[in-house]
Amino acid sequence: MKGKISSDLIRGNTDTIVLGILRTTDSYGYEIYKKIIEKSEGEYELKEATLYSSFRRLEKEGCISSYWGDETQGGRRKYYKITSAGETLYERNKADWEFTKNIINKLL
Amino acid sequence: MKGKISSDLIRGNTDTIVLGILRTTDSYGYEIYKKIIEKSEGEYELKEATLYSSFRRLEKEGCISSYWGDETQGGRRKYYKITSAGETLYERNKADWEFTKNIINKLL
DNA sequence: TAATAGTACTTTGACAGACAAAGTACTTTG
DNA sequence: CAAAGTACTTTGTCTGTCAAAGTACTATTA
Repeated sequence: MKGKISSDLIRGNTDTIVLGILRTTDSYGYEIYKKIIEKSEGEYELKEATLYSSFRRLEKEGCISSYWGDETQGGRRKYYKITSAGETLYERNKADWEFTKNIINKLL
Repeated sequence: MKGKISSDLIRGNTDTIVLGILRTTDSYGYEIYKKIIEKSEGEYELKEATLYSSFRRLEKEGCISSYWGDETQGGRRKYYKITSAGETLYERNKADWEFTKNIINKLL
């Protein structure tokens, strides 16, 4: 994490990043947390508090749903699953990002 | 302004956009406001309140300086001028943006 | 076996940037 | 003369991010 990733530059992409991971497979908080570090090749760490507030937001909006895993031993895990509304939001957010990225490039 | 530019996606770029304009020539609030709309081809409007808080921030940090124009007639104009600290900040911010952009692309 | 590190989830409170809304004051145009 | 445009500024609100703290269990290792 030598990087210079400011929260302000990545802001607004959090939900989309989370949805992007859940699009592949159901997953739980800590795993998603790790996966983001891995996918960014160690350059970006989405803080747990931020991640959980993203979960709350997305669930309230009906973009993800959750269920407890059936771990017989080991710590309990809360799994999240993307809904069809979540898929739609992902597509729209990604398109918005591409659009905005181009505008910013024009402006800098 | 049909666009889908969310404030959260552009957040963190405001100061850099302003500095980018001042890098070419000294300018004043309302002109910069117009120029941003123009440069984005009508797709993005940086609100005046946001622009002025950017000015305040940048001036406090020594990245821009200001002086009143000598308009003999017409409304008074406060001109802003980029400093060498501002040039440096611009370069760094732009590099940070390029870097972050790549990470986000990996994550979406 | 006791301590430590790791897994896993959650809440609280603070901060900063963006902006809506409102206001002041002057000028140009219809 | 009214309305629209130019130009600057303040106040208060909202939202996303995150630091810090806490709970609880498991695996490692000294």
